[in-house]
Amino acid sequence: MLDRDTGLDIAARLFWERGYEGTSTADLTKAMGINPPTLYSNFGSKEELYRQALDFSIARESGCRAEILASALPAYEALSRYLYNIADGDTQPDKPAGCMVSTAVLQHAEENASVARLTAELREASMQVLKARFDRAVSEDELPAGTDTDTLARFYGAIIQGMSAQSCDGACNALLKRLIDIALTAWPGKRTTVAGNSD
Amino acid sequence: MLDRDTGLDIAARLFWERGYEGTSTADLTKAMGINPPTLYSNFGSKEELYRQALDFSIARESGCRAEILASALPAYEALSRYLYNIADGDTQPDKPAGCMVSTAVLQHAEENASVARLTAELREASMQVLKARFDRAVSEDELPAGTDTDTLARFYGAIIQGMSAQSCDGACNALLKRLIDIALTAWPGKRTTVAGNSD
DNA sequence: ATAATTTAATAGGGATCGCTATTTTAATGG
DNA sequence: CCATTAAAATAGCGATCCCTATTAAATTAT
Repeated sequence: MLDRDTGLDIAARLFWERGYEGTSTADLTKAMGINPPTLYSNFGSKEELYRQALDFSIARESGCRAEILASALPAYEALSRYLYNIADGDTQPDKPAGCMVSTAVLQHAEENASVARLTAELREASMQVLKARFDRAVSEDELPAGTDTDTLARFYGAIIQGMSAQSCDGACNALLKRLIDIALTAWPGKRTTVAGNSD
Repeated sequence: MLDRDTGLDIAARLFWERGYEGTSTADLTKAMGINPPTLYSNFGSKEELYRQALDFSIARESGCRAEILASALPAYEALSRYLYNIADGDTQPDKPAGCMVSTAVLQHAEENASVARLTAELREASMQVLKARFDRAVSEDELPAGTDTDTLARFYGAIIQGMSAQSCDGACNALLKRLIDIALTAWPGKRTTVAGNSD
C-alpha cells in the first residue's frame, strides 16, 4: 500500500481538477494505484477521502497564507500579499487551475448536499479570517472606525472566488494581479471621494 | 408532449440548481413528465438540452441586462444598475441561488470538457459586453484615457462570479448589494489617491 | 515449518448512468 | 371503419456509479 500522504496528494489533485462529482472512485483508485477495498479501508468513503484531501491540500497549499494575515504587516500590505499569494496558487504551472475550495461544489446533486456544506463552511471560515484581520485593522487605526469589516471581507472573498473561476477558464497570473490591483483601490481610506463624472 | 418552452424552463431550473454533472437524464425526464425517448427526440442529447436550456434561461433571466448597458445612462450609473440587477437575479425567492452561468462547470470530468467550454465562452462573452461599455465610457470621457478596460471588465466579472458563489452558499440580497457598493468604489476617477496609511 | 494475522486482489452487488430499439397507444386521413 | 402516420410508453442496452463480501497472497509469530 502506498504512503498515506502520497495517496492524499494524488486524490487531492484529481478532486481539484475534476471536482467532487466529476471524480469517480475508479478514477481515484486507478490514479492511486490501489484497489477499491484499500481505498475504503484507508479512507472510509469517497466523501471522507474528499474531506481528508481538502485538509491535506489546504495545509500544504495555503498554510503560509494565514501567517501573512497574522503577521505584523500593515493590513493593506498584508491583504495585498495575501491576494497575490492566492493568485499564484490559482495559476501554478503543474497544478490544476483555480482554487480547490473557492469555487468547489456550488451546484450539486441533492445527494451531495453534505459535501457542499463542507466546502461552504471552509469558504466561510476563510472569510472570517479576513474579517478578523480587518477588525484588527480598525482597532489599530488602519481602517476607519465603523468600517463594515464583514462586507469588506466578503468583497475580497468575492474577488478570490472570481479569480478562481477565471483561472479555471484559463486566466493567467498577470491578469489576476492586475485585477487584484483594482480590487485594492477599494480599500477604505486608501482613496477619498471626489466629485464623480458619472451623473 | 409538453410545450417546448415549458420543458426548457423545467430543465433549466434543474441544471441551475444541480449543475450539469449533478443533473441526470432521469431527473430531467421525471421533472418534465416525459419519457427518455421524448427527451432525445426533442432535444437531441443531455448536452444539447443543456445548451438550449442555457439559451432559454439567459434570454429570460438576463435579457434586460444588455439593455441597461446599451442605454444612454452614464457608464457608472449603468454599471451600478447592471450589478444590482444581477444581485437580484442571484437571490430570487423561488429560483435556485446564484447565477446559472457565472459559476457553472468550473471543475468537471474530462468527458464534459465541451460543456465546460460552452459555459466559459458565455462568461467570456459577457465580460466582452462589459469591456465594450467601458471602452465607450473612455470615448465619452467618462473614464480616463488609457484605462485598462479589459482588466476592469474582468474585475467586475470577478465580482459577479463571487456574488454567484456566495449566493449558492446562502448570501442574501442586501449583503450582495453592500458588496457591490464597495466594488463600485474601485471605479476609476470616482475617487482619487491620497496618502495611504498602510506603510 | 506451521499457524495466526495482516494486507491486497478479485469479483461482483445493487443501483444508476446516458441513450435507444421496440412496442404500444393515440391521432389523422381516406 | 379501417389504414396510415405520428406520438408516447415500455423495456432494456452496455457502461459506470459507490461500495463490499470473499478469496488469495504476503507477512509475522510461534
